[in-house]
Amino acid sequence: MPDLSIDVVAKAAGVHRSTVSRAFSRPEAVKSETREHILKVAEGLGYTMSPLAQALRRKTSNIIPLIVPDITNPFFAELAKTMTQAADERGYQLMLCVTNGDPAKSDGYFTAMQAMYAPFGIVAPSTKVDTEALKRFAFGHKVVVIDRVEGDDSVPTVTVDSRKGIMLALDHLHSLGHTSIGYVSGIAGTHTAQDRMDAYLELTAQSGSTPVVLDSGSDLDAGTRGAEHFLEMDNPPTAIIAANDMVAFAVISALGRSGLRVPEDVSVIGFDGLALGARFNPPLTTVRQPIADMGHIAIELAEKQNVDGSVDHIVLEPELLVRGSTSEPRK
Amino acid sequence: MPDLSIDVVAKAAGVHRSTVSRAFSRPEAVKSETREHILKVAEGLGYTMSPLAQALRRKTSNIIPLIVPDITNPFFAELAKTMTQAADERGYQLMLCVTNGDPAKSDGYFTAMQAMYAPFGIVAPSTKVDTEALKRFAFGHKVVVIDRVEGDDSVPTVTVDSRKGIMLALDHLHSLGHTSIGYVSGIAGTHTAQDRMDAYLELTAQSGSTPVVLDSGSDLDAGTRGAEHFLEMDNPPTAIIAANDMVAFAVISALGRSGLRVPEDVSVIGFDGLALGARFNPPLTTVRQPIADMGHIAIELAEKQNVDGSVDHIVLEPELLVRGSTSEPRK
DNA sequence: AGTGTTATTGCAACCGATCTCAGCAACCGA
DNA sequence: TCGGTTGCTGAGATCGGTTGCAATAACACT
Repeated sequence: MPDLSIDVVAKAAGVHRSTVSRAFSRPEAVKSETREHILKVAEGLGYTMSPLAQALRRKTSNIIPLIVPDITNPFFAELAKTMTQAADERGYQLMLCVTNGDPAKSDGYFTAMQAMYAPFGIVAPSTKVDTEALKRFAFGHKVVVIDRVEGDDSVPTVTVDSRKGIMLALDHLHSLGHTSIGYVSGIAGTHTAQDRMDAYLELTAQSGSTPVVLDSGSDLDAGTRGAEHFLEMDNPPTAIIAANDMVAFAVISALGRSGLRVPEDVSVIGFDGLALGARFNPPLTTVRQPIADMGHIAIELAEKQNVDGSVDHIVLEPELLVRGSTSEPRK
Repeated sequence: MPDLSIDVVAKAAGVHRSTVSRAFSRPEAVKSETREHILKVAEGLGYTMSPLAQALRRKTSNIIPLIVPDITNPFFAELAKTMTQAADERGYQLMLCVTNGDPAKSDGYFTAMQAMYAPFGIVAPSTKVDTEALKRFAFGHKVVVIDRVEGDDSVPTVTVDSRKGIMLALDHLHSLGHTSIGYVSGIAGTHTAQDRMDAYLELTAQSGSTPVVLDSGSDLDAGTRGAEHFLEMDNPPTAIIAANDMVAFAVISALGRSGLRVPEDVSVIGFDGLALGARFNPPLTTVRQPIADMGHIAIELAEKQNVDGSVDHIVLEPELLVRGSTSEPRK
């Protein structure tokens, strides 16, 4: 197929390059008949504009990076899924960047995206975000973070209300009759993870019970260790809150290997609301984060910041999702 | 920060644009002292070349698309993960494209990637690949498919030996003492899915038993339906082979909801070897696909085709991963 | 010394768009 | 009828590189 450039379309339509350009990217600046003619000709030739050339000249592209630590983690996968959709609803191309938790790689992606003239980026961190580091990059001021950040209001964020979520979990368990409720912390070392734990500690204390933190690690084995710890206790809690669904899976799996059944022997509740949870054994009761909303909102925030410079911090409401991993305490 | 272009570096180093260009992209064409000097100056300025401008002129970029139907499916997530790594080991930028099974979107990605001058692409399909459709695109001849294709040897492929995998599963189950073994088919409508089923049918018949296909759908609910079907049987099999891990999860979950336990009441074996399986309840016995290898090989095949035009079809060996979801048949 | 390589570097066109500026025609009011 | 707008289109520079070709210098050989 012959190389299709704006010039061949221009020639075919009998107008100048610049008119073709305008016909596409600034329709109101071209007489409507001319424009329609051009569009028809272009259509006939099967022409589309080169995003590269466009980006080069305009110094802004339509590709936006989503930086996640681990796509293998279903939370990020679901986030990526909804964000892809949200992005191309608005004409963006989402570029998924997986750091594997390596900050150096993260930096690399940033510079790459800068070079690609990405208009902004979305970061789902695995650690507490260093806003200073963010700002070393040209579009540091054009990043929205899917987590809370500390001491710096200049970067937009989206989160769910951790405290509210933990409260939902606690209330659910209480209403089932549980009074001793343990906690296993999450995978990521984010503010969000911290907040959930803090909320657990605080709310438990408030209700007059003693908090039982079974594990406070932030790696993939937190669940397994939490379960081990649980098994060693003389007087273990009757229910466990896991800081996120993946950890809940691990907890249930480890418990299961030791012959304990959920929810008959222990109740376990997660936090995330992964679709996967519905197909777990047993189906996981959990606190749902509105992941789809987070994706859309992240993009909206970025766009909003781009136009009026406003920096928002959106906190979404979690929701209880009762499935099969919680029940009344044994006996 | 001042706009960094090749010209400012050139000026700073006291040489011509073209020399700077060569210093970076064709080092042997520049006297080594000159080159070192230029590199030093560039370094000092914090200069990096614009991939956009490069791609535009060279008509080839370093971004390569990986097209998957659903990133939420851990198989594709793991594939994406290893491919990201494989890609940037070789200096490529992986661009993850999620189609949600929509062929139109898939087409869109192709044209976009073409416009970005991607040197080749990788497709992990969710249906039998239509090689004709692939070829409508400029780099249709530069695509490697992670599945078998039919009647067209002109596109490189990577797969694992389905028959061998099913054999592994069957042998494992036989050696445990199972004689009646059911099958629930997979999520995707790929050749691979078909091959697994065919292998099951054939090998079961060969061993003198009657195949029991519990469900042959290719959607997410195959597992659930398979389990229902199982529960309705008068004389159900003592073990179930699931066409992939996700289905196995669903089967076990559905069985569990009806009070059946795995592996005590039924053995279930999956196919994929997802990391997630190790944290399932019970940990899933499965046939492992060497996903990491597949990623690397896919890229190698593409590169190889790019240089010498060769088209290979690699078939990898699966491997049995015995965990906790299989045991001797009850009684 | 004269001539034929070979190694380096500069020149300038080019990739495919965008965008400012200028030109031109039609239209308006006085 | 004439200066002033307004609407539309063409020219040409520009974005940040690459690359074929020409120019120059250095070196080898007869």
